[in-house]
Amino acid sequence: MRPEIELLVGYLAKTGQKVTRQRLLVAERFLAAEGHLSAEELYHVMLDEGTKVGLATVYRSLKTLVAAGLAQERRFPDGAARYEAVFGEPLHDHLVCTECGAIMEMPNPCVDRLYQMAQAEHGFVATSHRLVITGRCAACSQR
Amino acid sequence: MRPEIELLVGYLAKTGQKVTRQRLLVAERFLAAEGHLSAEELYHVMLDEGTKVGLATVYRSLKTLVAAGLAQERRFPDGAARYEAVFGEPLHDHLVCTECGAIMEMPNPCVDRLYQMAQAEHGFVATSHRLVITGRCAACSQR
DNA sequence: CTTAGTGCAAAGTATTTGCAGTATG
DNA sequence: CATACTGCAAATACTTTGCACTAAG
Repeated sequence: MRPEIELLVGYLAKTGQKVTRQRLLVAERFLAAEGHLSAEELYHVMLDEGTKVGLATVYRSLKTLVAAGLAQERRFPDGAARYEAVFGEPLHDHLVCTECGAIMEMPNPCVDRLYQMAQAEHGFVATSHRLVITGRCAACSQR
Repeated sequence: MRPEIELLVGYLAKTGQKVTRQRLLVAERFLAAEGHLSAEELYHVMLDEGTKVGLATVYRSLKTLVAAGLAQERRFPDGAARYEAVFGEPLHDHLVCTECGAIMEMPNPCVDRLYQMAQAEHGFVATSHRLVITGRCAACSQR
């Protein structure tokens, strides 16, 4: 079993929530994908694979994963919220191409410094962040 | 007249669009606000002030402002798109409090370095970015 | 006058919620 | 068995679109 699932089960127990088949299925499939999935996309992936779940349950389960600290909600300029696995992932940011919509990842070496600035200048206790850099990817910038 | 309005008029002329009363009104009011306004909020502000515009026109005009390079669309975790004036604004990032929803601004000293990394590592030509740091503001973190 | 822009209301998306039935602790 | 969870459909929030009318060039 994925170690993340154990964390999820622990979180559910701790908060008095139930370990249901659907929550586990959504978590499994979500963690296996490792991409930037929207709720709707994950829902369709699961349907296509023959897993019977309701769309509302996918939404609810993803929110649970966020609450458990296993996923982060991210919003790209195109509208829908996308979710990304957090566990064991190094912090990274996103490059989004305005031409073709491609999404790339890039590590961010400045995070610590920014968190310190937020604390020093605003008394703000940062817990996470999200950085999107928009522009044109290698392929599109050559056209 | 605000210099931004001149830029807008120039952009409209260049692209064969018309300089309408509504576009000017929306632009004026938007630029005067200088905040992180959603379309709906701007619409209500204008109504309250007795300016007669349609909600759809506010949406359309804001998109025009983005196209003209005077505004940027930003998405915070709470759902609605918010717009921010670009002209003359130094680049800055946002601190969003997960407790009370407060939004603060903070300059970012690392931007150049990140843009260079994107170019060097992915051949990505960055044109803008958006960084949101979430956490708890000074007031909320003390409770 | 010709064409683009406006306002309204209807149609789309993305997401949440109410409720009756179902499964977990 | 008591209660939280699910699935569905209806509701909501945000944004876009079709269309007849108005106004800019």
